[in-house]
Amino acid sequence: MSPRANLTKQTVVQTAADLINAEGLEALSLGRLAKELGIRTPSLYNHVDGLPGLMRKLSILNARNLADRVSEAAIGQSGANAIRAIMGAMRVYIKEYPGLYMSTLRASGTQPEVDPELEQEEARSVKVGMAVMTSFGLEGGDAIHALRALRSLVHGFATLEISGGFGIPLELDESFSRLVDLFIAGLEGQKLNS
Amino acid sequence: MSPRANLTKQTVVQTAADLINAEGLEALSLGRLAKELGIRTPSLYNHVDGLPGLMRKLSILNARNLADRVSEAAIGQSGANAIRAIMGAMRVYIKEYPGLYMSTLRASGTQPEVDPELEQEEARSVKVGMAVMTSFGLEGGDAIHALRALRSLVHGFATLEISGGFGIPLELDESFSRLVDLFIAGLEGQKLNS
DNA sequence: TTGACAAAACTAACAATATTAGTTAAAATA
DNA sequence: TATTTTAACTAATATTGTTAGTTTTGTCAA
Repeated sequence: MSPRANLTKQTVVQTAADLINAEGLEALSLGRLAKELGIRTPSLYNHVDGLPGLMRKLSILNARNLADRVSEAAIGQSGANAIRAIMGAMRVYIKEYPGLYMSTLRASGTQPEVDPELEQEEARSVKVGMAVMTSFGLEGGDAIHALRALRSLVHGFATLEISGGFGIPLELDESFSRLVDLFIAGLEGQKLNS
Repeated sequence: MSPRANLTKQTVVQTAADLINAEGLEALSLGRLAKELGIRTPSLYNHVDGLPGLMRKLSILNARNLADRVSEAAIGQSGANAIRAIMGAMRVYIKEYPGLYMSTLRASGTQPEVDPELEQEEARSVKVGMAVMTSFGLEGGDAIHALRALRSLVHGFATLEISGGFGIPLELDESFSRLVDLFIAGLEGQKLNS
């Protein structure tokens, strides 16, 4: 009666990602997603383990995309240039896929939620970050603290940016550029003191 | 038949805030909230304009609480000490009210959503922040960019912290302390160059 | 004190959503 | 070709947000 849609799990997750990027997280429902795919809602359960399973897959997709971007940005760069490159790449990615990125920010209180695949993708980004810090001249604890700072900074700026958290969106590029410079200058100073 | 519960809008919103702080945003539903208050679900509409209205009120409550904390922290402080104080206060607040704080972070794509009461409360925090920057020796554009950096930094660090974004939660206080120091050192350097 | 009125509770009903169970058709494979 | 697995379907249900209309409760003026 109804021909196969020939869907793959990847198609389902990617379509969901496109949907929330275009219309925000609250626009995502199984009914809407099914309509988008041309199937009925319950058929989605053949591809994805319900809404929680879909969210999990979206988190993994986000982590993988982000790791790809960060890795790409770091190629052929070292030191301050590498730091600038990955910070810029992270911001661009978040602004490009705001819905997907924000959807991974689960509310609080929930347990660690140790998904091995997610952790693996996240580890890729961390690995690149640590390598960049090493090329900059930081190691061990210093590198870890510096990497946490880098992440906080870009994550904070970009999420405020896409959620309209800054009152007037004036000169945001300038603000970000200064923030990056300030961060790198701070790291340079730290290098001297050790 | 049933005695009045003598609820005020404030009680309703505060109870919702307590609920999401304790059990996370996804634990909040009108049914659950009504049960918590001892009334039936539709009765909530006498106090709050549905779920969207409740979320709006929660955002305002969050902005007010945050402004209170920031203002308090800045009292009697100036310069680097003031900056340290408000950054610490912001982090403490976010960790203390994680659900409420995160609930204000709407997904992306949505329009500015200009709520005058919300803007007013947010303006209080900005005012304190600008005053602190002035006491530090920054004015005009420099102060604005610096304040955006401060916000990004604390917001980013604290939200990653409460959502388990940092892999191992080891030495997070140390990480934050270093971040603050790095930021202030960076601002000092900027002051010299102007 | 009483009677009108507004506020705040209620019941009933509905639409949308996620989900489960059981069924059928299509594709892959033996 | 026969069988098995995969992926769609229909039907049904619990939960949630919401609206409409009703009743009760408290307040305030006559």
